[in-house]
Amino acid sequence: MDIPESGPATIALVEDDDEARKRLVASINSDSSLRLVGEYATGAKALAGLAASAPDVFLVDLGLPDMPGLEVVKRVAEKHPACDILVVTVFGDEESVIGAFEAGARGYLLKGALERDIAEDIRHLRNGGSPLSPVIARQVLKRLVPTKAAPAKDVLTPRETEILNAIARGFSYAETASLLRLSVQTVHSHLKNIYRKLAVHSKTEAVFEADRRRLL
Amino acid sequence: MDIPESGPATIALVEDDDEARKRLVASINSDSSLRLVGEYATGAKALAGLAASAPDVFLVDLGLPDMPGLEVVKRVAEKHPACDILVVTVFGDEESVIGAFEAGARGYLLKGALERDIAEDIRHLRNGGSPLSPVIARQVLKRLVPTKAAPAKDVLTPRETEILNAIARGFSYAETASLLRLSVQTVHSHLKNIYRKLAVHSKTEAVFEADRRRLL
DNA sequence: CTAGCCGTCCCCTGTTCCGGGTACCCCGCC
DNA sequence: GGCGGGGTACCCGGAACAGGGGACGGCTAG
Repeated sequence: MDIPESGPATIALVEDDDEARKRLVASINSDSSLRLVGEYATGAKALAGLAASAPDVFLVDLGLPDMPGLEVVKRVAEKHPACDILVVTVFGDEESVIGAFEAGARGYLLKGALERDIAEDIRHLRNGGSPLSPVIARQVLKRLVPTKAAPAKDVLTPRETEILNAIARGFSYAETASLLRLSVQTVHSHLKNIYRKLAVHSKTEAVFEADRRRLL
Repeated sequence: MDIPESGPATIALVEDDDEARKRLVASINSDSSLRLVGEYATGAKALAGLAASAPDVFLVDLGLPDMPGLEVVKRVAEKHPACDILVVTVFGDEESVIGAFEAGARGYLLKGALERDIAEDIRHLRNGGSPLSPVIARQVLKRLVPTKAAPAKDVLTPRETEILNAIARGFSYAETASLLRLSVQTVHSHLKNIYRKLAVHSKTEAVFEADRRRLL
């Protein structure tokens, strides 16, 4: 039941590369609104160090020698929901990025890009923002709104979408029919077309596929 | 078939507030790598100006007097897919943010936050990044990974999850059974338990519900 | 004006699913 | 040393579904 609220924000970080860690430490120390309370070179040490209490902000590198950085993120996020976790790494692949956010990270910075103001990013984090390197942000957006690179819309007609929506919600053919003022056969007809368009052969698969393509 | 590639990036912008527009224009003009080619105060004028050809980057304010800014974004995005659209606005509500990206925006900056380097953000944009104000980024992330506010795990046992996964992919009882080395009846048994736990009554609904709760 | 897509409706046949039971095994926990 | 939960397996009967036909009017674009 410590009260780390007022005063400088407490920071911990894990980073295996000595050089990189020194740089981070230096930028944190040079800012009076931040106070470094933990500095680790391996995932295991970091987890041990944060077992009891968490800092306000936790910087984590993904390329740790002893365990996947995402694992560290996930464990800390689960244990300390109030701790803002910021990934600082050289990895910009989709798997790392999406994985990090699913694991509970609230920010993601690429190294290279930020030989500057970690302090400012940390402030944003404490203010409820999520500092993202632009390249990372683009990836996240790509995930949010599947670009027309895969022109996966217009596959279903409005009516078909409507039918599939009802079906997805568990309505049977008959229920869907009366819901949309249709005959059961019409629903059946639409479904057949939908199956063809999505290249599937059951309601279940259609629902799964449709929302994988974000058509619902 | 113009070739606006090499040389300074061409910029256009629409912003109804004279003050704000002047500031934007000034920061663009002060950067030699950017060239302002269009400056509009209303959505209609902007659309007219960009009807024939588009700049490399298009800055748009959402609070236009004559039409919704999102409409402008959408139309320009459809007509000129190569144009990077950057929203610059005071609106930070979810509807605006998500709507902007669905309409085709590739970046989103809050005014206030950036009485500084639009030029740098534009460079990021041209390099395939998406400049986002931290507060905006947080909203996007919230959308991407609905927080564990509803900690809806542990509902399904590992085995059940496995079964549901197969089912979601369109496998029938029989297929799922042989896939997981089970008898059809066992699959059926598991499914019945899953239905109970999720409070649903069909495969379709179960799949829909499960991935609404992110159990897949 | 004709072809094509959309939306609507109908038939048939065989397969799959749903919900209700019952049962056994193994393991961990009290 | 019994109790509960997870995992496995089985039976049945009625209901729903899949996929294959064919048909018709409306609208739009070539």
